[in-house]
Parts: sequence; C-alpha cells; structure tokens
Amino acid sequence: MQQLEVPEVVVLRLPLYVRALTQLQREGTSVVSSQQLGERLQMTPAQIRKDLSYFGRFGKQGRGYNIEFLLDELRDILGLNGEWRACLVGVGRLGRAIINYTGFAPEGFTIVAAFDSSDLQVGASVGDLSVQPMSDLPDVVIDMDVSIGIVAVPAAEAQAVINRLVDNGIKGILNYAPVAPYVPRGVVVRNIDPVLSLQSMTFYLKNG
Amino acid sequence: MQQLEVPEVVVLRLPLYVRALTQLQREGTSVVSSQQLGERLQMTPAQIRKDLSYFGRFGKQGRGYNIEFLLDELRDILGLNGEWRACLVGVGRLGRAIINYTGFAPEGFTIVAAFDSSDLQVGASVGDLSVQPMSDLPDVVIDMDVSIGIVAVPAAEAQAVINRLVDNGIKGILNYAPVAPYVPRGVVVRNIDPVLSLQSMTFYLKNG
DNA sequence: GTGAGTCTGTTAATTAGTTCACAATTGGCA
DNA sequence: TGCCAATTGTGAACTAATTAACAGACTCAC
Repeated sequence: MQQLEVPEVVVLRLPLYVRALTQLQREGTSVVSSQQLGERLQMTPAQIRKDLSYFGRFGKQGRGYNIEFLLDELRDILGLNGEWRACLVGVGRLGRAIINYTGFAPEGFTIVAAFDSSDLQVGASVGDLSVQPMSDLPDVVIDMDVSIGIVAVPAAEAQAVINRLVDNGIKGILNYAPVAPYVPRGVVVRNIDPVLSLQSMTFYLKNG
Repeated sequence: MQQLEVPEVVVLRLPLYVRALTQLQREGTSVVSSQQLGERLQMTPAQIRKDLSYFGRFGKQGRGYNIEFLLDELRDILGLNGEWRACLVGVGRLGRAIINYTGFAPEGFTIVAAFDSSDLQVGASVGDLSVQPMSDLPDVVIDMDVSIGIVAVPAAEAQAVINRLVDNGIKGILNYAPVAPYVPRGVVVRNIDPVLSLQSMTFYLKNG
C-alpha cells in the first residue's frame, strides 16, 4: 500500500466518517449513500466519494455503502481496531483532567502511565495511575508498549518534554501546551489549543 | 475593509504569528524578517509575507517587520485588544477543568457564567462562578455582554445546547463535545476534539 | 427478465492555496 | 554621497484540493 500520496486533509476527514457512520449504525441504518452522508456532515457527496477512492472501492452503484463494511474498512485504514497506549506528561490541573476524561477509552485509547518532573507530584495518585518520575520513561515506553505521548506541561517545558518522548521512541504526540513544537520527520504531532481557536474565531466575530 | 475575501487558512495562521512575535518580543527582539519568523514557525517566508499582505503593508524593505508595530496591527485585525466574555454550558468534569484552565484569561478571554441543565449542579460553585440554570441564559447573555459560548456537555445534548446559545444571540461557539454541530451562517464554531486528533494520528503511526 | 431510476468511481474542470521571482525600497557603511 | 546587501510586497507560475459530470453498474418493481 503506497498510501504516502493520500493528502493529509483526507486523512483528517476519515475519523469524521467513522463517527457519522457509527452514529448511523446505532440508529439502525445499514446502507448509506454519499449524498446522505454528505448531508449529515455538511459536505459534498463528491468529496466523500473521492476521499474513499484513495483507499479502495467500498460502495455499490445504485445502492450506496454498506455501513458495517465501510466502518470496518475505515477502522482498519486508520488503525482503530486495536488498542493504543499513551503516557501523559504533566499532572497539573490540565493533566489530571485529561487522565479523568472518559472520551478516550471507548475509542481504544488508554493512558497507561503518568509522569511529572516535580518531586511533589511523583507518587501521587491520579485516577488509577500513580505519578512516576520522568526517569522511568524509557522503561515504561518499552514495557508497556506505549506509542503516544500526551503533553500537558507548561509552555516553557513542552519542547524539552517532547524531545525526551521522541528520544524514547514515541512516534505520536498529542500536545496540549500552547507551543508549536519541533519534531523530527516521522513523528506526528497534533496540537490541542483552544486559545488559538478562540483567537481566530474573534476575527469573524469582530468583522460581521 | 472588505476582508471577506481573506482565506480562512490565513486567518487561522494569524494567531500563530501573534504568538511567535510575542515570544520574540519577550526575548528582547524588536525587528524580525519573514525569513527569521519562517524559521521559527517552520513555514516559508513567502507565505508569511503573502498572509500579511491581505491586511496591509507592515514591513520595511531591507529591514523586516517592527515587532511591536506588527503585533499591534495583528491584535487589532484579530480583535484581540479587548476582552471577550464567554459563558460555559456543562459543568461536568470537563466543564470544571475548562473553568479552572488558566490559559484563557491572560489572552483576554473570560468565562463570566456557567450553566448546567441538571438541577443537581445548579447553585454549585465552580472556580469563582455559581452554576446557573439554562433559563438564565437570555438575561446573562445580554446583561454580561457574552459573545462566546463554550460547550462541554455530552454529545447527545450538544446540538440542542448550541441551538439554544445561537437562539440567544451567541455568534461564536467553542465546542468540546464530540459532534460536528450545525449552525446557521454567521455563527463561527471551533471544535476541540482530541479523539479526532488521535484517530487521524494513528493512520500515520500504523503506516510507517 | 426488463427498464426506469439510483448511485458509485473516476477523469476532467475548476477553484483555492502556495511558492517563486523580481522590481522597488531601505539601511548601513565607506 | 553613493553603493552594496537585505528584505518587502506582489503578480505570475505552480501545486493542491474540491467540485462537476458522466459512463458503467446495480436495484427493484412489475
């Protein structure tokens, strides 16, 4: 599979399809056309068909897409059929909220370890995790098969923490710190940054 | 100003410029070239110059951009020089974490009211706010000049809550619920959805 | 079985976004 | 002062993404 040529925008939309299809499935629907799916997601049917065509042929002409089948294919493409293990760095208020967030587990993302650089935090219990010192990171990554690092430290420390995660073989970073981190090629970063979202929103609020 | 033609991608990048320039300023720099700024942000100088050119001419040939001046202009363009007041709906774990998040206030975003549809929550104290019933929403929006609604309710309730906010004149929604809400034209939505971020990340983790 | 109607997958056309490349300025220095 | 090096702002060229359009394939009702 040379999926290297799939545009990133397309990959970013696939989870949206997964979510919409899952919902349709729960509603008892078993087949959906690109037209119907497009109405739900507020996008053109052509875009949906085009997006899917990067990965294969999943529909039937005259009928549409079998939801169960398409869901399975999409989950497979995205790698959502297994469990992904993550570690979290930074157990301040934000970090604690992330650990306690109930939205990850049902989607197959599990936080299996929590780290903090402060001795004051090490040993504390958060959720059902015990906060570990950063020096435990190398062993934890290997022993617990961690592939994702979640960063919830202050901006000033974020880059150093991310470097450390990357040095230990982490290939995916979910970054909550308000910085645009540098990572080497082959490492994927996703930034969660509500302030940036608000700061672009106000442009439109201000100008009609 | 007919800024209606400014591509949205450009608007999304402006806050990044603001942030990088602010940092440069704190470091004591007073002038920066598009080249230097581009290195920081990992983007081409041409893109930065082009983006800025949608709004005016802020640089000096042979020299670069005066950081203080450019920052002021950008803050003005984005509407970041005043204070924006927001209300939050849903004071579960996530909502409480949002209220206690310290990253908003320094950027001029203040959460001035918290709502919940559950009688069990109404009256509770969260941060320095007292949780109000949704029926208070119309008055609060007007009396406290609220222009942004932050949604932290379960997925199933999100669309209804957003409808209610919009009906009461809210023009900007920061949505933490895992749904892609429908809003009428003229209302701006920004979704904060770490699960979607992870689900697209895994595509790349899975395929080299 | 057949035909009217539906809907996909895909190529082509269009639109949007990025990068190039260079004339026009500017600042600094001899 | 005059010249060199630096850097902007911007049309033009290029690249990427979206939408249109349609041939081919499937469904279903009769």
